[in-house]
Amino acid sequence: MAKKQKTFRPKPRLPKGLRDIRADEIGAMTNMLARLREIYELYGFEALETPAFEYSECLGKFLPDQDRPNAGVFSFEEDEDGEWVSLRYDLTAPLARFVAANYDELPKPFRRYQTGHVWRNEKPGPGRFRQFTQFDADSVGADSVAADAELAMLGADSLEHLGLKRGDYLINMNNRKILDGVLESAGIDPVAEENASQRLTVLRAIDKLDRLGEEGVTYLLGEGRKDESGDFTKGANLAPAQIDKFLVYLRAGNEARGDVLGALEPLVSESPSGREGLAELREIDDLLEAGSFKADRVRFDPTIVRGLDYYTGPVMEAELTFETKNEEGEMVRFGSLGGGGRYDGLVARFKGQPVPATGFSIGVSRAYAALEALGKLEADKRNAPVVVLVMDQEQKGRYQAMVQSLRGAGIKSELYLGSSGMRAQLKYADRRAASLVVIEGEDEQAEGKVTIKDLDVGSELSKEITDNKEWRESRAAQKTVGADDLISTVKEMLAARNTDQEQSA
RNA sequence: GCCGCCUUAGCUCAGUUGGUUAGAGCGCUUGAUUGUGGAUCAAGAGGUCCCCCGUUCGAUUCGGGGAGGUGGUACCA
Repeated sequence: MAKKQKTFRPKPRLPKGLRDIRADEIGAMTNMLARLREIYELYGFEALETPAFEYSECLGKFLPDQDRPNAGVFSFEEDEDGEWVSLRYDLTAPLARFVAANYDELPKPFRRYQTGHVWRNEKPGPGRFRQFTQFDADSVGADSVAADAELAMLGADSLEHLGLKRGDYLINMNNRKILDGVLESAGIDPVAEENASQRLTVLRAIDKLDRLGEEGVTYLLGEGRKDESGDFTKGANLAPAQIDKFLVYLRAGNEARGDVLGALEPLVSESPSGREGLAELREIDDLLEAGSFKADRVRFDPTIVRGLDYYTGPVMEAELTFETKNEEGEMVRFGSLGGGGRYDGLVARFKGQPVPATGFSIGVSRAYAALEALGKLEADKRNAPVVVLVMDQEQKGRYQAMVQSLRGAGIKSELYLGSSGMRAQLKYADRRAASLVVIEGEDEQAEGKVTIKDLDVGSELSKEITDNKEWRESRAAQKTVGADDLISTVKEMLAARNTDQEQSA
């Protein structure tokens, strides 16, 4: 008995956390990137591109675990020389390398923007992928916090230029030095190696106020906390008096910037670094006021904690202020749309001398998801193609010539390239979301005419018709004109569609 | 990473108390309605019931392991 031959058929699947992106999203994404580019250039940043991967050692000491280059980042060893290279996990590390390599010839401060894919080898989640797009602006070589203030303004302007309304988003700022200050005044050394882990635990607890509330944070500052899944998170084991200090800090609020500064002052003023951080935020506040960026756009929020090994001064995070629901009606949290801060130590890795730098990054993929949820990404039908039907397969040349003349007139158009009948061709055009269909069958040809049908209008009309005969005979939403008028009629009908589109938009 | 839940047709999901031909709705393909995408009617295609190992005469169903997804948590440059 013959055995069934087993042919290996790979499943057409993607590695987890990766996805294909289709035309509508590419279109929307292209628009978003163009808008961001406008703002970044308006602010005077210059463009830069760097490669997708670099030597692992250049990307850095900020790998989570230096012994295993594959943790967190995608890395591979080059055959010929055994050197490790890694896909970039952000655009800042490559910038630091670029600046260090070209330091002497760059204008300082060096202000550049950059966009591209970055990759992270970690657990994907909803709206969180292993390949995604960032859009960054950074000032390298500027030690004044004016650079940080500028990035906050750029962040706010960028989000609005993408279509978010004022009030839909906030840029929340804090300062690493203030966090150090409050640690110090609670009796925790902000620098000493031996309590590094306790320090991290405390700061991470502060970061979680928005999710866990004061109660959860209190547990995390004390003995620890057990979550709903039964998992236990170790706490910082602080004394009650210390915990109280942090609770007061958390209540410093985030409404008016001046009030926040006022509330923080008594908490951190005993600490030199706290005083410094406060002074920096005060200066940033002045600059924001001077630029008319009020607290409805940029706030101070003492609970913002970011990149603890990384950021050295002001830090900021862009967040959405509203909640949305997914298809199943569940509440969705979008996390932050972007963030940044001052990283005075990054370039120093290469140079040995400190080079102050600060940056801001927008997570474009996540911003896209947010705009989509907000319904700000209605499909743009103005770009839909005209499809020329092939009514007689023997005369393809005639139809090709029509397509050619449409294209010559700058009209996006295509010849139906399949071999099916008219019905299937219209179905194809429908699914392509075509705008118009050009029909030249026997009848038209005999009279030297062409028929042009508007698919959107047709589908509107079909809703009111239940009788097939009527539907077919009404020849809904189409015009028959002299063949010479093809181009002008198509242009007219497209123009009519476009004004409809604009009115409804 | 840790804890829970899920995985059957392209999609959403039934179902098999372990038994021979595994179903529905929608979608898809083709056809009918003399050259019109909707509606209707007819026919058809499409499944290693996530994968591997085990128990069993027999596993899509039971057990173990794994993968993927999902929710929470941790981490997040």
